[in-house]
Order: sequence, then C-alpha cells, then structure tokens
Amino acid sequence: MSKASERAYAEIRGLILSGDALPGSPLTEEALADICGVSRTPVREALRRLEAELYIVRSDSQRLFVADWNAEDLAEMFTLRAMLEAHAAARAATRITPQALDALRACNARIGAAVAQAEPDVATFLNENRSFHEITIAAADSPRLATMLAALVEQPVVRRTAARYNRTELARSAHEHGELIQAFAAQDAQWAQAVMTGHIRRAFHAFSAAEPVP
Amino acid sequence: MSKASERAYAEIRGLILSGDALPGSPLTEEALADICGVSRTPVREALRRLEAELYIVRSDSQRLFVADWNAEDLAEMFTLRAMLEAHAAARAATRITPQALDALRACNARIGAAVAQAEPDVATFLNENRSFHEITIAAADSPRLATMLAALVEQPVVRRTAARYNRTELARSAHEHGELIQAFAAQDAQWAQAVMTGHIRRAFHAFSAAEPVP
DNA sequence: CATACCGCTATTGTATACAAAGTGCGCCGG
DNA sequence: CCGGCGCACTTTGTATACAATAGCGGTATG
Repeated sequence: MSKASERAYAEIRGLILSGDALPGSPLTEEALADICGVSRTPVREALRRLEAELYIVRSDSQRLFVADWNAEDLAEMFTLRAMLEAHAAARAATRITPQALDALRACNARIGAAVAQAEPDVATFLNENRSFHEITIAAADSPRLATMLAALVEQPVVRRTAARYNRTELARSAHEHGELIQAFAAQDAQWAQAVMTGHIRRAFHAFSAAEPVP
Repeated sequence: MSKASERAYAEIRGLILSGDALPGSPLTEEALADICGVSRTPVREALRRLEAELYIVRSDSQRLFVADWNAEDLAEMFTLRAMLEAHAAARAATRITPQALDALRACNARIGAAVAQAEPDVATFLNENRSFHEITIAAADSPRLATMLAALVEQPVVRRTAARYNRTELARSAHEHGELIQAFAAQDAQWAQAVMTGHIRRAFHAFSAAEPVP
C-alpha cells in the first residue's frame, strides 16, 4: 500500500484501537479524510481493509461504524490465532533455514536480557517478541497463513497482555520461545505446534485476567 | 460491495479462475476497467480484494500479476480450510438453532435425491452443497471465521472435486453431511469437528487425484 | 395525535483529471 | 560491440467533481 493509503490505515486503526473512536460510533469517509489530511480515495481503501479485518462494520446500507469487540470476539481471535500460528510453527519446523533459526536465537537472547533486569524492559520485550513471531511466520512460507495471521495479531492486545505479565511470566514466555527454537532445531513439527499452542493459550489467559477494557 | 465494484470483482475473478488470464500474466487497471465496462475506481477496489485473497500478487513495485497456485498452495488451502471449517463445525454444534438444523436436513435431502438418480445431478449437488456449508459456517456465528473461509472456499475447486466424484463418492459425501447433522443434533462439538475434518480431507484427496490443471 | 408522504441533506459510489513514479527503450560514449 | 544514461511512455496513486441513494425531518391529513 502506498503512502497516503497507508497513513490513513494506520491513523484510523489507531483511532479505533486507542479508543478515541468508540465502538458503535459512525465513521464518515469525509471526516476521516479531513483527520488524515488526505482525500477520500485513499481513506476508502483503508476502510476496505479495516472492514476485512473486522475493525469496522457496514450497517444495513453501507454506512460504517466502529466494530464492537466483546470478550467472546477476543476469545475467538485468540483461538484462531493459536490454531493458525501453531500450524505455522509446525510448517516452520521443517522449513526453517539455519539463518532464520539463528535470528530467532538472537531475538530470544535479547528478550532474555530485557527480562532479566531488575526492572524488565517491556518495550524491548514487545519489539523482540514481535520479531520472533514474524520470523516464525515467515519461516512457515505460506502467504495465506501470513495474511490471515496479520489480521489476528493486534499489537495493542499483545501489549496489554505483556503489561499484565510479571517478571516470572515474562521469563516463562522467553523460555517457551527457547523450547520452540529447540523444536525447530529438531525439525519436530508436532513439538513446535504444541509449544506454540500453549504459548498463545497462556497469553490468552493472561489477557483475560487483565482488567476489562480501560 | 456495490454494483460496479462487485461486477468488476466477479468479472476479474472469473477471468482468473477460468484460465483466460494465465498465471503470471500482468494485469493493468485500465485494461480491466475496459473489460468490465467501469472506471478504474471500482476496479481498484476489486483488485485490493483479490489481492487479499491471493488471486493476484503485486510485484516489486505495485504492478499486478495473476497469482500462480501450484499443487502445494492448493494443499495448503485445503489444510487451512479443513482446520477452520472443522473449527466452525465445532462451534456450530453448540450454537446451531433448530431452524438451521432443519435447513441442513432439507439441504441434504435434496443432495441425496440429486445423487440417487441414475445420472447424478451434479449441478444440484454443487448448489446444495454450497448452501450446506454456508449454513454451517453461519451457525458457527463468527464473522472472522466466515471472512477467512470465504477466501478459502473456491467454487471452481469444489466443482473440479465434485466432477471427479463418482456416484458412490457423491453418496458418501451426502452420508458425511448426514453424520454432521447427527453431531449437530447431539451438540457434540468434537464429533462435528472430526466429521468435517474428514469431509474436507477426503475432498482434498479426490481433488488431488484429478488430472493436473487442464 | 399518529402516520404517511414528500423533499432536503448527508453520505456513499463512480468517473475523470492530474500527479508521481517506475520501466523500458534508444541513443550516445567508451 | 557493450554498457550506462536519459527521456518518453506506461502504470499506478491521489484529488476532485458529479451522480445516486438512503436517511431524516417537517408537514399535512386522517
């Protein structure tokens, strides 16, 4: 996607995820165009994409509203993500290159360091965690899977999950990554799948334990 | 999606799936606009959607080409479809309404009739089969799942699969639907999931047994 | 007082014009 | 003859103008 479209997408997505645009509230193309400082054309493209990713919904006839994600929707997202990302891990186990494996090791080393500190460096954790999962998904070598997962992995959700983790849990997360690396090194698809499933399911429960939407 | 966009989408998708637009061949917005008899604007929307569904790919910089689905891609599609649609069946098992269940029964009765004939009515089979799966997915009550599956269930692929089925296999397909209905009636999610998995996996192997792309 | 009809307005859909960017071809120089 | 540079053309991206449509409110009538 090109500059203006991308900007509009990021901007509108930000409005929704930050809560500035409340669930159920109407969105008009022109108002968004003004906010983003671009014309309606790129806004429309951004909206199509956001609609496909279920950030927004179309009413009876074509009016747009911010989607309302309830607890059940979020649970379903985690379930789908666990299924698909575990499948990705299984694929990656037999396809990953030595280079990618090294990249994962480096990534997880940085996560370990960030977590080991007296005051864990959550920002680094989040960045490296994202890289870790991105490398894994890339190693699965399935554009379809990558596309689907992209619509399922919401960084604000991940952030809220990590914010809830204490140091022990952050360390456990890093440990799970380590086990995943072992599974990859052994090219054991089942193992990788199981570890990833647990990894995501645990994140789900940590997320659910967090206070409701702020 | 509205009239012109929808038309462009259907038209272009048709070009690709019919083989009129060969894999790897370039597509230009203007040429497609001419073919569809609309302007570039709705064509662009259609292309975005087709890109998201991986019918087309974007080159290094923004030029569009017909995607090239090889055997591995198709296998991955079936695998993902089996996973997701089985999950949908599991959800549907505990959520389906009596009305929807009746609709499935009626649907499958028509499939049974179409298959029982000396010369099976494949057209009816395909229509009712599609309805059957659509009702199931709707009963799962997960817009996300529905969106994802929509990009995975290609009717031309289904058609080729069914064309390969002989009467015994068509009947077996109907029988599997019947078992799914039983699982739904019993509200047994695991059973429903297992039956659906087998149903799709069997379709995959029937499809693979078919001659390579004509 | 309720309801139905009509017309205005707000919003989305489509077309077109223009801007930007990339590609390929031809020309020139080594 | 080969390689690099530059220009023209093709193609995509964005803005804007116009068309169609749906929603809303007012008014008039039963």
